[in-house]
Amino acid sequence: MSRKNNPLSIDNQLCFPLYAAAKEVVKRYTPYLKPLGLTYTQYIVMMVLWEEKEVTSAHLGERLHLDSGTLTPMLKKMEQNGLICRRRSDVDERNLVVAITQQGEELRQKAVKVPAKMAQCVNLSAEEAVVLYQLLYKILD
Amino acid sequence: MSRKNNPLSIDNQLCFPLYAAAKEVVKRYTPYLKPLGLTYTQYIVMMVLWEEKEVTSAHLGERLHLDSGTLTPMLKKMEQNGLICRRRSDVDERNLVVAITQQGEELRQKAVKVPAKMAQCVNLSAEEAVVLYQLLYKILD
DNA sequence: TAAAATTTAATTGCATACAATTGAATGAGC
DNA sequence: GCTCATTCAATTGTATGCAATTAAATTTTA
Repeated sequence: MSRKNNPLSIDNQLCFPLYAAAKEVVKRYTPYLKPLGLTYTQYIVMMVLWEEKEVTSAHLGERLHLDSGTLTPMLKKMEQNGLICRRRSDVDERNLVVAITQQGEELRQKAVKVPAKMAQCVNLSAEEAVVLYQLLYKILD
Repeated sequence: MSRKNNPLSIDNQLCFPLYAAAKEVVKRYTPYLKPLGLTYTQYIVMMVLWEEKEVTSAHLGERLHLDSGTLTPMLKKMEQNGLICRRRSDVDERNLVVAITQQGEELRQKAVKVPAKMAQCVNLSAEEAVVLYQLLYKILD
């Protein structure tokens, strides 16, 4: 069976380049994030907090497509590192409120240069990036 | 600062939808792969072996963008599950040769329906899928 | 309002991922 | 042939990820 007509050829699967490219791009973030003491997942948590300052764990999970099994230990670690603080909501004690600390706010100054550096890392034109962005969100919605 | 002009807004980062969409698609594979006793990563290993029958671990790693820290324990598990067998190369004992077993070959019959089912899961036209595919490989190359 | 259903974070168990290191095997250069 | 560098898989340590379960808090419903 030729590769071209083989549905099980890895070269014919959209999923594989998606999986590999995502890992590749996250990996390229590492040299920029490590000096900030952040992993990629912690970085996207911080991006939400730099905008919203205070969110529930459930909101974070929905926004970042992560569940409590991933978030709970990571948020505890980020609290130990002084970036966030965790407390129960007064209104509904089921909810965990995650708030950014002063130290977390200050990290933003160092992080602000990361996106531009990353844009150079990815070998796409601005137009291609827009097309890719829209196609990816079409999958997510 | 408005979200639109904020480079650190998660909505302005190409990386995030890439990261999220990859996880989402892998997750959608699970219902189809679990009955075959495969994880997604094991599935892409099998796809290579269904084509090439016998490869080195280094070749697998290059093809799938995985390193020995990921491959070694996974290949041991797949050997325990009877899908592959592992042996050292006669020519160069540094190399681990991974070969598909009869049981691994037989699994192909069940797996052959997976790609078509997945294509339905992803909400893209055939044309959009081609564009996405090419943009992703542009990142990978 | 008391019981049942729902929502939520936390926990448990399993499976990746990758950086960094190790140690064995091989190859290059002299 | 010997030494040094290189190339491998394996190991170690850290960090996700997610399915499934648990337990507490809240909401719904009879």
